[in-house]
Amino acid sequence: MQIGEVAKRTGFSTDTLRYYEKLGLIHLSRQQRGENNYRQYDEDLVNRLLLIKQTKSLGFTLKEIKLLLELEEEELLECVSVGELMQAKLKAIEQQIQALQDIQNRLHALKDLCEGDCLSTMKQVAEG
Amino acid sequence: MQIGEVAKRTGFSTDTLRYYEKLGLIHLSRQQRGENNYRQYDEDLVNRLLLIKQTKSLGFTLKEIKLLLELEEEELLECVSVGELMQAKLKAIEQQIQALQDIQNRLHALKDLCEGDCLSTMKQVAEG
DNA sequence: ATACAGCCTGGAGTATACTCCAATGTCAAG
DNA sequence: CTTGACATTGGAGTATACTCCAGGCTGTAT
Repeated sequence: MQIGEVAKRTGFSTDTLRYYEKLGLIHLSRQQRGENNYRQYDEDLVNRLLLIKQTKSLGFTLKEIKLLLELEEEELLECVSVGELMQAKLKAIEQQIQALQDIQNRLHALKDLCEGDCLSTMKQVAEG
Repeated sequence: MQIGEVAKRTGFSTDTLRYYEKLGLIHLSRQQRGENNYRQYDEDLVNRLLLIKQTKSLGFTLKEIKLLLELEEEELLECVSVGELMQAKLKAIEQQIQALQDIQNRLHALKDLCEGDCLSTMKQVAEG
């Protein structure tokens, strides 16, 4: 399978696939390429990319995903349980939600506090 | 008042103050500087900076804040009501919260679904 | 033979919001 | 008169996750 096909199947652009390779999220050695120097992908790689996609959609950064995949490769995932990583991310997400809800409340309060001209109200708040 | 004093009073670093000036969030003409070429800030400017701080903490980007302040300067804030801008931001914040809550739910579900070895579960989800 | 799609590389650009730096100038105190 | 704190500038660097591009090779169809 070559890169365009993988792009279609995973929803990543070819640029992104090459970018992930550069970051070390996926591994494609030069030996594994055909005579034409085109990248050859197999099902395992596609599955790895789909897993990356899943994990990304759960709020993990590429850096975190890389760490996670490296742990798995080195079979260290028993030491650092995936559950703990999920738990940590869950906590971070909860904090983000909390921060946004605080903003939400303040925006609501501000909107209630003033009729149309919030800015002068905000000014008073800022100056007071 | 010179830049260091303003930094203390607003909580922005001097670098940030100069950066905001470069972005056009605050205006300090060269004519207003002393003979030594140091920036001179007055109370109005400090208040403007405090307002920027408030607005920033409400989730507005510097770009949005700049637009808001420009509308105010041109006295166009009657045409585009601040309330509407707040409402729009509120909606955006709510969407962000929603997205994070979706992630939260999925993380919870995943955590419940597997005991310790979430990754293989995720793989199955990704592949299936 | 030639057009055209698809692949390759390295490197630059995008967006956001700073942060740091070097080289240099200014000012007040001892 | 020198030291130290504070100010100036332009420009580079940081983090994240791509995205785009030029210049050039490969493969297939007509």
